[in-house]
Amino acid sequence: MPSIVVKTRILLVDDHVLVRDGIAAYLQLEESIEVVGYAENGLIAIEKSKELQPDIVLMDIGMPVMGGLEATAILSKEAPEINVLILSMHDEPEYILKLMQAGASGYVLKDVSFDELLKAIKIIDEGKTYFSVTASKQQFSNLVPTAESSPLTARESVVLSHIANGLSNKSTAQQLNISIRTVETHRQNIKQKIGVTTTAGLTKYALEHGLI
Amino acid sequence: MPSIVVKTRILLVDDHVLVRDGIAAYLQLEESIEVVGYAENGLIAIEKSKELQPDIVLMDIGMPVMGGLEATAILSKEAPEINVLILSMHDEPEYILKLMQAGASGYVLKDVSFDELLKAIKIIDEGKTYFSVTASKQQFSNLVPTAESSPLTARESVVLSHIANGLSNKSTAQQLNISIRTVETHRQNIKQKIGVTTTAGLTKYALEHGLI
DNA sequence: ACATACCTACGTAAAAATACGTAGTAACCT
DNA sequence: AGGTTACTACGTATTTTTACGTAGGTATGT
Repeated sequence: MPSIVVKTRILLVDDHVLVRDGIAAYLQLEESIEVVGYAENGLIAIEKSKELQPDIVLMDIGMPVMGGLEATAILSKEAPEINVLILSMHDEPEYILKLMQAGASGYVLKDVSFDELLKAIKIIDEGKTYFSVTASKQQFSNLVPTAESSPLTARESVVLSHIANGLSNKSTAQQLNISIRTVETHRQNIKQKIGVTTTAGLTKYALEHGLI
Repeated sequence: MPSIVVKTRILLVDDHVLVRDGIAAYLQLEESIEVVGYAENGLIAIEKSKELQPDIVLMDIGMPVMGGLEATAILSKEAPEINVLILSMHDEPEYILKLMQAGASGYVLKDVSFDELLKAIKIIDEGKTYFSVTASKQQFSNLVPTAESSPLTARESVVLSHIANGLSNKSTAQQLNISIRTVETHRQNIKQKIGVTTTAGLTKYALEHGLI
């Protein structure tokens, strides 16, 4: 009985050439894997996917022209037989949730070893899903109940935007006509929900999520 | 006359394992290059550099514990025979200027091809400098006449990046081996120079100016 | 020598924020 | 009715940061 090696065909998508080609160089050392193509943004990833029919699209999130999240949603609709494995530097739980909802089969951080990436590729190729959530497990489970995009309430978002605009709790309280103690409570709740502990973290979050 | 191949010894520094190992895999295909070690932050990069004596440290900027800018400044002082080639996603001109002042021999974006990276490595190994400034040429030349773009000193920029990464004054002091009182003083000076009064303002400034 | 810039560090006092709890009210849903 | 969520607010204790000054040491430039 002849032994047939079926290679997992992978399309590699990342706008950073060094990163993309570096990962490709490594993957091509693996006998069961074939890198069949490259793309530098989500739009080209979609075109190439339809053309090349990879088993797995290994894709970054942040890219010009079209990012990984949008491309994932489109691929999931137009080419559902193709699995999307997201490669990211970020482990924000709400991002992971969005990607799951968009139809991604997996998510690994660029922090992980190649062994873990290979494992993810194998598991996804078997039709399962692989989400690397070790570091985010607590934040992630806090998120699941709310389900809908932002973990913050409307009021919390208002308070956060004030904080991130540099207002003290006192000034925020005055502007919103509430007690400073209420601002402090909101602040605690916000920090807990988004998993940060400092004003710098709050500010970054607000900037990244368009609150200011 | 026998032909002697002298390999360029490279230490690879990046906190993202996939990125680092991917680039290493590619570099090791090149006969004239030997990857002699790895590090995941600036501090370890400094230790390994002294220990392994690479010709070139190929290093990312944004990393935990100690970033590339700070490590570059330290290496430039303590191991000036070692060249630092910065790998980055960002092409902010004031970053490039800071890195030049800190003693970096080169700067390439993760956008560039491996051919260009190899070219940069060769040029730097010959003792020259290589700054990939094609996309930033106009912004960069706008910076040169003013010369003193940032109102902040090198040390202040280091302190600010720690603050904006969410570290307390206490943690910053510990990491930089200075007194917490010194951190407070730097903080006051920074706030005065850039005209903000809050941590949120500091964080925003740092983000906008590529310090983190 | 003198001046300047930078890094380091402190005294004093006060303000601000954090952390960990508690709880009331209103609106909504089952 | 009971449960949940969101908004409001507090007690207590502690930590952290701020503000406004002070000043020494080193390196550099004139």
